[in-house]
Amino acid sequence: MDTSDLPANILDPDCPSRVIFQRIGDKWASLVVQVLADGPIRFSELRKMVHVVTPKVLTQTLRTLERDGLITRTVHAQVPPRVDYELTELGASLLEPLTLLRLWAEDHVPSILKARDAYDDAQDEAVIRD
Amino acid sequence: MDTSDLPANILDPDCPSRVIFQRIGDKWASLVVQVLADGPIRFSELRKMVHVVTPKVLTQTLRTLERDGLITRTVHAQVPPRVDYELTELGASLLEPLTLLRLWAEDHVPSILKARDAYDDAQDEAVIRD
DNA sequence: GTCGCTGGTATCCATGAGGTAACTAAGTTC
DNA sequence: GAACTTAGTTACCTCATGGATACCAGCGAC
Repeated sequence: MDTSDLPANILDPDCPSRVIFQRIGDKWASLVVQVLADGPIRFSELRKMVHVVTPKVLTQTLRTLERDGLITRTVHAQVPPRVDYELTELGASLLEPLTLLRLWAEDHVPSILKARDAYDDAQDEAVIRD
Repeated sequence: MDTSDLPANILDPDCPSRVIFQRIGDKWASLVVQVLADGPIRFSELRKMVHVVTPKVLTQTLRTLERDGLITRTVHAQVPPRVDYELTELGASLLEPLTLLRLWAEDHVPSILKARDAYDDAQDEAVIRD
């Protein structure tokens, strides 16, 4: 088999690109990045934008994004505290492919839901035939 | 706040596009789709391409992809059995945004690893200062 | 008759992701 | 001095994902 044009590194479980690729698919990370596209935002506002996320999980997500250099965290010496999160240049560069993927998902929702219905119907018929 | 240009549906926990968007980030699904880019492939070959995946998990992944209409499953009446998996048109259309994302990940591995090192070093220093 | 091949299934189990709820710091307001 | 604010932290718990292992069908070869 010819594998020369395959993403050999992504298929290699030990390659960092695989880990990074999967981080993008993280439940919250990609959502946060897309919210930050509009500019800096503070913790509590972010929570409101991405519904239902608990502070613990949001903090975890933000820390890994910060660690990976995709966002910056700016603490303002105020009381009550104010912390702003903002995309770095690196984070902003992720926005383009991520947006394409989001558009794909939004565009193909009907096709996928239709495929699911057809599949489930076929399954039901198969059960009846048994 | 102006949310008119935000992906409101993806931020809505109840919108199917959110589920679909996250399915793409699935540990194995996106890998499988990219392997299938080269054309039909059978179960055991797929297992070899995507290292270390157990048959159970691979089957699960393939079933959901099939249910969502991204791949087709063709059983050949042979002994020993032969089953081919192939991208549908819908699945092939996912290839483009997915490839862009993969290229982004591969391109930015060094930047991210560098950011991580810098972050971890800063953490270490902070601990020493305590 | 039993070994091997393919494409799975069945069962059990461990890890970890994520949720809940309570708590904290630290200054401002009442 | 009690209450309110923001941005978390901490301890605890639950449940789903995914991994390990074993097994099966059905036919051909030995």
